[in-house]
Amino acid sequence: MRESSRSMVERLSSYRSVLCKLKTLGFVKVFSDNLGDALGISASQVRKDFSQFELKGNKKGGYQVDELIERLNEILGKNEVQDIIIVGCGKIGTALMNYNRFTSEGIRVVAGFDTDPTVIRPDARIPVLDLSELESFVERHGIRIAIMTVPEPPAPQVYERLVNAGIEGILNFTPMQLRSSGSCLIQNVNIEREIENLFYFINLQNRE
Amino acid sequence: MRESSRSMVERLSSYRSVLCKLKTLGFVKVFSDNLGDALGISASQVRKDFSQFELKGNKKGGYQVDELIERLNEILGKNEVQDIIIVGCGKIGTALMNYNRFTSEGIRVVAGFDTDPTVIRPDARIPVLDLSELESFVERHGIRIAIMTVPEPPAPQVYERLVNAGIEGILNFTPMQLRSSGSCLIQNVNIEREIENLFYFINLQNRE
DNA sequence: TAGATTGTTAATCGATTAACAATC
DNA sequence: TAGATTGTTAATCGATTAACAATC
Repeated sequence: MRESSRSMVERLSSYRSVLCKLKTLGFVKVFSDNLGDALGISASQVRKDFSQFELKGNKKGGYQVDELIERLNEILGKNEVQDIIIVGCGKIGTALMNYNRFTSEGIRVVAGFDTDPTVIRPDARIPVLDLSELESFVERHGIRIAIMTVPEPPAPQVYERLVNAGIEGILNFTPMQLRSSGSCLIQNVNIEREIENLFYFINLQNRE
Repeated sequence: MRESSRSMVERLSSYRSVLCKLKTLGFVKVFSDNLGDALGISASQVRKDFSQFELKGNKKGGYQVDELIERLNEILGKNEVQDIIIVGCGKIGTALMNYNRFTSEGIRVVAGFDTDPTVIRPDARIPVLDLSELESFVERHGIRIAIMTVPEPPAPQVYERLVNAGIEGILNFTPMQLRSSGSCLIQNVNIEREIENLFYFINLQNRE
């Protein structure tokens, strides 16, 4: 297990989800060709990825579906529940608080945080706490990953607090473009930008 | 204006938003070095990108902020309002219906669609219509881009209907991994996968 | 003029693909 | 055995970076 770029890890996730589907269809073994087709990539790429992570197949008989899923679960840490918090309980934050695809993927939202007293609900099933409790909560529960869904103005301070609290990864929905540092990994999600880019490309096509 | 990979276009968007901030700070000109620093990329990259899109600077005096913004607006189509629809008005879909960062970026949600009669509201400011009206609406309003926020089971049919209705770009929030075709460009957004990937990388770091 | 910055070309780097020997 | 598929090495491709001449 050496190198691993972001796009390679994304592919690992994709392999895993395709394999789970194939398993429900009764597949026992699968060939690099099948997986390549399913993901729209070359069979070479699949084999290369697998050898990188020591996912072994059989020269003739392809790969064992069960075995692959098992190993991918290990690699991706899907064998433990992954706890996260959500900072900023506005529209998007609230929608994510009860996102059922988190549950089905073994991701558990353990708390939300906000400064608006009207949304604080410490007794809810997933408690929404005052932001002042952030640091102590993170430490007490050993939280490592946070989703940041606050408005733009408080984003810089909230970011700083998250890093100081020891958060190691942030999924950033704010428009503030963050960059990964040694102590904290960032993944920016910018929905309006995705739309903007789609418009660019379809305009480009129509022009040509 | 030749080549343009997805990551390059993303950078164009980033340049634009940094430049807008610099403008509010009173900047009149800017150097490739400044922009590189702001985006965490090399100055070479900035100049390369700009030359690709014929964004001209002055050998000594850097680039004119106003001029750059103007050109980037053209390139990215920010001079017209960009109309989109949202198909699937569950939690995420509804949150996006009233997303104020769309408005501030010139993106207008013109309608939502759903099959659940209890969420249909044809008279709302942004109407929520029955899915049966999708095709006629898309045609009548010349809609080119849709956000897909339906649950997994109906996703394949909805996708097919969008393509047949003539939609040219989809921002896909469903877990169904779609692939761009000649007639329809896809951008997948998979939040649980982003979280999964963050966990992978922070586990990797801690292991080393 | 001397110094600084662009624009572009060449070099480097990394990721993807092709090819093929090993082998089941 | 013949045919098919893996695992790996070499070739290709594209994107990023370095370098530097042009020039303000």
